Amino acid sequence: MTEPNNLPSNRSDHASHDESGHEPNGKPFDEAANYSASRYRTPDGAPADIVIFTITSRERGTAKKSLPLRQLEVLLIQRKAWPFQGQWALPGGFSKETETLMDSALRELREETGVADVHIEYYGAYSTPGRDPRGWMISHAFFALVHEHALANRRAADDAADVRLFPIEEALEMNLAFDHREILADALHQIRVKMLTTTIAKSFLPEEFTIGELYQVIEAVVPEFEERNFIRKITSTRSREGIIEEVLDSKGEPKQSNRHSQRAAQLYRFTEYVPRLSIYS
Amino acid sequence: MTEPNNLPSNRSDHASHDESGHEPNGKPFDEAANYSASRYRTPDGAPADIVIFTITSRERGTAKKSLPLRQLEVLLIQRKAWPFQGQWALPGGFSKETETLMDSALRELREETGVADVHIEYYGAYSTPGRDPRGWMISHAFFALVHEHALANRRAADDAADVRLFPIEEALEMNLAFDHREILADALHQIRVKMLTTTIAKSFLPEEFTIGELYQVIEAVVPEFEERNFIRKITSTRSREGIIEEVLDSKGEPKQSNRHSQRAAQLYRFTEYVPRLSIYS
DNA sequence: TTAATAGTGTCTATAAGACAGTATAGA
DNA sequence: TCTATACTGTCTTATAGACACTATTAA
Repeated sequence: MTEPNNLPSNRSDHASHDESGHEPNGKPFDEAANYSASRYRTPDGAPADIVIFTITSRERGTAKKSLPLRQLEVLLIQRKAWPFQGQWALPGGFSKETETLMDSALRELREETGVADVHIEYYGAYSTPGRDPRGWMISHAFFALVHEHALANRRAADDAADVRLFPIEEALEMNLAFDHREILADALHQIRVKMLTTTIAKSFLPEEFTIGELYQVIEAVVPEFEERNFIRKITSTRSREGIIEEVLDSKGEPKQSNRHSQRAAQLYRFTEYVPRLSIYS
Repeated sequence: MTEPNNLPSNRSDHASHDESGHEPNGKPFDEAANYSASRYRTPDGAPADIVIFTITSRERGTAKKSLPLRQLEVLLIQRKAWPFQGQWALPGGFSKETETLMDSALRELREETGVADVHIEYYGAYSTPGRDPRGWMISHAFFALVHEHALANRRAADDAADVRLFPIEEALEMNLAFDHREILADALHQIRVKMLTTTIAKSFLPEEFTIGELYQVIEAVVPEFEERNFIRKITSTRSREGIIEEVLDSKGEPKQSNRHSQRAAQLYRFTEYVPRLSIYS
């Protein structure tokens, strides 16, 4: 809550967005011509940074079929230019006057991964003075959830040294450019909360998935998650009824998969329903 | 997801925050001197707008003691100057280079209400091109939760016509300046979700409160809230244990209040504990 | 004595939590 | 036949949800 206020170039406290009732000299502006934003110091850009999460699967080399190891990873790029040249950073880019921040985030995501139709969400602004050596930059943070295979194509096409996936714990220990470590930590906190309170798990799963796969995805994002009777809770408690539903085949029979096990498992899909949570009920 | 890209003044797709791996001519910038943000169009300001919520209490004029009527209200200011002169708007102001967005929101809140120590939270950025006639303005939205008495002092001191509280439904039907109607609607959605999933109710309550008061505050924000056995759920279920606790007097006896009723009610206070919610457990 | 709020008793249905047991089928 | 996953049975305790009932006390 510090409030340094000693630079000559700053806009006064009162000549603001809301001049009404505060204009010190009592002289209202009557028309657009009288308004000049350029009298004041203005930002030097509006960057959008994206934390692109994915969950990678690695088959365990056991004799029998088994569940893959799943790991939460984040896409980082290695900077070629000043500032922070050579350091790893979140992908990002400057927003344009003619687009919304979401537009610019989507553009950046497409450039970085080639995908467009993914879960992407705005979650914060970073404005600490001096955070960017290039000037006054308020950065807008997004996170995106992308399927592993969507990134696999792209990684092969890129210069390998410049764009890479890192396990989340590893990324958090790196010396990232700007305040990207903080932005990344906040993104992780966001998806951990949302993984448990919304149905974003579907962004990491195929359309049709088994209960075991769903459980693994939750675990990959929230390591402390443990629910012994998971299958029963998610499939047969009234309060959660309708979050997921059984998939049936063309004959109306329950559709199953044995991709991870000898015994075939029922396939499910998410519905549109998202339950409302409350600490009071 | 439109992406207009035909203005000459725009920064190119690739000369970005993350130039690495994308610089078309392959020529890296080596030092700060080579970098010039002013080559590109930059924002004309970074305003912060604050949705200041309060809950007003009005005594019902019954013969016996009774619960007050509580209503969720929002503070609006009437603009004196272009643009949107004379229209009602959210209080707000331009952020300075030397402060964070939170600093500028707190400064604005203090100017508007005289209070500083309140719950205030960032919840979004508004960037639709053309949303502000003064130029390229990405607005940062905060909401604040303030006690009624904190605003009462201030309202008396202000020019009465310029600053006022409006019931939330009424405010949503007004022709507000800029895109403030959308910003307000989003704020309302935010506090409705947070009222049920966090302990922000405490921002509208005295330190020590009765179950009836808590219930009323929740109702004022979330009209559809109904919980017949509320007292039992909040005081004697294991999973919610520790959200609130009984207040004891100096002798260690339960402390009670009869401010709203003949029969005295037990006083409670919030603890630090906030339960973690999950759709899967 | 009554109105208005605060709280308890009690019943049924549902859910949580623990953990042992059965089911399946490819290697 | 073994192994890894996918379930189901069963028991105890906790919670949800409904609703009738008692408690308190200033007006």
